[in-house]
Amino acid sequence: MRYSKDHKAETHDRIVKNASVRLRERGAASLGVSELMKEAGLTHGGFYAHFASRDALISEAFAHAMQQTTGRWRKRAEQLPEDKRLASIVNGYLSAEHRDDVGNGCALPSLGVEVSRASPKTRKAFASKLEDMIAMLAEQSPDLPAKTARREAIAVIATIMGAMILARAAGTGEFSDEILSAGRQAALRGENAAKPRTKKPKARTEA
Amino acid sequence: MRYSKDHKAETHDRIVKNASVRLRERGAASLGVSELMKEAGLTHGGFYAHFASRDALISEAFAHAMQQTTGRWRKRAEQLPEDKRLASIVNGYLSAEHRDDVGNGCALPSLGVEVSRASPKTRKAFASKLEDMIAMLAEQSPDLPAKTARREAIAVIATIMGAMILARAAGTGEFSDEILSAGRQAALRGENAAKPRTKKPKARTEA
DNA sequence: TGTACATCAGTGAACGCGCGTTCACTGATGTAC
DNA sequence: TGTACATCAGTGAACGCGCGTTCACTGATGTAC
Repeated sequence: MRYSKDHKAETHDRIVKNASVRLRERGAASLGVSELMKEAGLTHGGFYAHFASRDALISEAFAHAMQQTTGRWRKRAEQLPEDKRLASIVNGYLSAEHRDDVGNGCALPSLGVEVSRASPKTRKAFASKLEDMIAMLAEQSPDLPAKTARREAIAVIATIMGAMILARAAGTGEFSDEILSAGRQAALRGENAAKPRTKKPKARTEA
Repeated sequence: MRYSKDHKAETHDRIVKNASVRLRERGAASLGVSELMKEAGLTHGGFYAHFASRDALISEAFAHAMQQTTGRWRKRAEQLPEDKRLASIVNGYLSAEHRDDVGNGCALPSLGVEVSRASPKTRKAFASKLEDMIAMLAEQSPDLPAKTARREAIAVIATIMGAMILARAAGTGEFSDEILSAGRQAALRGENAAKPRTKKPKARTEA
């Protein structure tokens, strides 16, 4: 078979995107070449027309997951009025929907630990994306001194990511919901303390 | 060779303890039977005199890591005067020493994600130990209503665990230290807000 | 326009390697007499 | 107390299986003429 000129790139993309979902769902160690090719509707032998090795695919899939994550944060921040951004990010992040959709969710809770066990090169790539996220969040607090806003942003990310990991480990029951709720409240406490008074926020879950 | 009556139990323990360190360092997928036996000074064939399978060892090693973790939290809490416990736990947790000693450190940041991918049985065991930790921390805020103290405890655990994961992924440089510092401050903010005023706490790292 | 050839994404059998697991065996020590 | 036997933690070769990787091949389509 021979296909249109974009065909190969499309197949490549399809494999990478699917791998990045599986990567978040189950971790790098459990990704098999045969399985991933089958999921892309191909046989395992063709894999090496697209990637130099299994590790090369995993690198690409990892990069894709990180990029998708930062892209979504950015999009979400841009779509909302300034004073609601942080609350929207936190509430959307610590929602049951996000908890139950590991494969398409933020890469931090699913891949953060794996990064700490990975090569310095992967760690560098991760640190750079994490810096992007911190900067994005810090921008949502323009009335705070830059250093304070940055520290605040780091704390919010640590809290929502940590709460997400605990909530997922706890399953999908009451305990898990309780963790999400406690995380939302804690992550938004900094904002409420620093910002000028508005109505008490009582937001719950959302998409 | 035949040994004294405790010998088998001692060997069993040695294998489990070492496996629980390796488990935290590198995750379950990378634990090999041969390697673990070699590290215990034995050959791989003897493994099945101690464990029914590789999975059985991993279960034991996981349980050991969780138990060691809750044991240490308890010990640390008991050794200190009431009003310094939370600060001591947080500062000790988010220290460079703890960051750099994954194998002997808290099981939450190293194994939490793995738990979310594990069997319901493992998740139950994890949830139960997590409840212990929450209860332990909540006890450190006796002047708060029980429900509030519990919510606060969950938030603190999520924050310090999340910060530890990010700090480890970021390596051991300035950025990593900054994450630890931001985490310490955020985790102790709740306490400072809720408790009666004392001197400003300025604690940094410790063992 | 029609024909011959080149291309190359994808196929599927095969390979080698490492890993979990099994098993016949060892030999130092506890126990029975 | 001394001797014969039973025990069983540990040894190391061997097994089967799955996985990443290789490779000769296919065949539909693009290109040259």
